[in-house]
Amino acid sequence: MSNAEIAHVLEKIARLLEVQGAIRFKIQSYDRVSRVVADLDRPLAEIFAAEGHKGLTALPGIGESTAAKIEEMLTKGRCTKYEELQAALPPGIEELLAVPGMGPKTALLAATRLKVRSLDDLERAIQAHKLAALPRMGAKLEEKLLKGIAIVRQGLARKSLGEALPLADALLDSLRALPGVSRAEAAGSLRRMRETVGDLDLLVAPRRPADATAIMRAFVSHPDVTGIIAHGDTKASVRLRQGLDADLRVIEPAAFGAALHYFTGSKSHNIRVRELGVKLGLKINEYGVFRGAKRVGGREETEIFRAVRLPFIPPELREDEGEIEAAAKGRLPRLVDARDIRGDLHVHSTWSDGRASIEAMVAAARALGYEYLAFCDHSQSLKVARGLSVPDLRRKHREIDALNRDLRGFRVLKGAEVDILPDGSLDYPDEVLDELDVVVASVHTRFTLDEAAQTKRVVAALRHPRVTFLGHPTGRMLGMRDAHPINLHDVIAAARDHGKALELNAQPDRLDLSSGPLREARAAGVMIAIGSDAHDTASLSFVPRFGAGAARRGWVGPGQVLNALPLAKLLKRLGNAKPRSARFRAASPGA
DNA sequence: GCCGTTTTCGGCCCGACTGTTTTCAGTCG
Repeated sequence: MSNAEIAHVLEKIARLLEVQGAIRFKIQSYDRVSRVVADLDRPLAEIFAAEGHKGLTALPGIGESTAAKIEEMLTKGRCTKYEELQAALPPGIEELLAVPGMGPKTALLAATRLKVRSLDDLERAIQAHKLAALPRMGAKLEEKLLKGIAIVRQGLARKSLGEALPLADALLDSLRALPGVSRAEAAGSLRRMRETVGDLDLLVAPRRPADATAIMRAFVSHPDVTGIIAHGDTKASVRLRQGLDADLRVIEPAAFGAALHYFTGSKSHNIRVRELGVKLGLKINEYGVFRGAKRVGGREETEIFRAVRLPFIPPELREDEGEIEAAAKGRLPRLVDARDIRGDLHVHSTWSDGRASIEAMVAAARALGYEYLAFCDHSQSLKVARGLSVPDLRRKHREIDALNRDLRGFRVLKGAEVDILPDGSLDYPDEVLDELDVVVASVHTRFTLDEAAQTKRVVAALRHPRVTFLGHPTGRMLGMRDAHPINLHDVIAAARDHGKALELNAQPDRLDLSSGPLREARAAGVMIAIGSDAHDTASLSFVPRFGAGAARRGWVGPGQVLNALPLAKLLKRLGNAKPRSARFRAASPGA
């Protein structure tokens, strides 16, 4: 079983223990271990094969009992404990627990007293008002659960960062425009730049305490709000027209930093920080840092970290994936920042399927403060994207040469996004590739090859001396298309061995690579090219807006980013690969 | 169930909102 599957079973065990009324700490323990497993960058199967039982218990939160369960899952593909729990509880209870608003108590009551076994049963019971007849249940709960059923049926779609970020920015703008608002920030997974976002968490500091009511009222009556889920004194939850929920909290300025930290999460990161606080005799919550009843910090986020004797940890790292330990040792990496980006090595133009001319793209790039832009239009066989024939490619090069003659302080680079053909060879002959400054090798066809074949194909391309980097390495489209099967460990190793970079494609519905492989690449010393893959001028901003954040989640520093190099150093690096192509050609008959 | 430069047993992170209640349980983040 994969890590994700094992994490899923452990999470299910926690939910079922909750129904059983097990002690809170046992449940927390399963929840924690489930998160640990889900976040591992190495397969448990590999750890167990290499280090056995001890390798498992060495992982945080995993003791004897959990290790035994994991071993059973790895070797037999099942978990007796989970099966026993399922057998001991009413059938269908897990389906009920998936409904928002339905917790362990309500689910158990519905399952035992009303014999509800499924979503459909639950819906019927509610419509017959049987649920409201149970103790402590009423009409409002029925209403909430009916909405919850609808949400489960339409799929709990998380929105991509690309949809959520502009929405949050617009809401923040309207909040900041209110006279009673002194500060408004987004928190939550959005601030951590997670690639998908479940809801928006917004925080506001009022100028005066009395302003809170008006701010809340303005928020719940925003034109994008289609429903109010909760509306209290300090918190409101609403459903937005765009299909996302947003929470607003009004926070007194003296606690704003504490609240920002608390609501930014992640949950496991917060737990770790609060635990550190407890050891130092402090209580940390969303209202501040407290020693006894006295608040000793909380206005700024830095005060939270200072209280637990850590340096400031950037939001993108707050996943409890080693950032606390690194911070404690003073080994937090300096992360790449949008300001470090000097250019873009993956953009398209009207020569292939782009919607802007080379000149228009260059103007937009200069406005971003870039020094260079590599035009990587599609290669000849990708007909759907109007891939360039060799003569067209050379005509394009003449346009670039002419442009470069006139440009000062900016360089247009000749590039191509060259298809990796199914056999691993490239879609232009070597003598054409030799004319290019930047070769992005990408898979656009035959996504269905099995993992071994796809990996072999990509590794073959990385071995080619003229390739600069691998484009969108997994091919995933968030919420639309899964990554194609590929062994990224092998790909990263090949990139390392052949001195090639990997792309972090900054299209917000790709963000390909994700943080796990980025960290592995970083550890291997593999350079990352953060490419916008822009097909129009506006999309150039994908790199600073989404790509930099995604790279930061992968602990990537400016020194590992190819397009953070100044032009002269970039050219030197690109040029270094050139002489090797002669040897490659000699060794490649048919090229 | 996990864990330990105070502990191998006794702790384990914290609070808001809602609904159905006359003081609080349940759910969520």
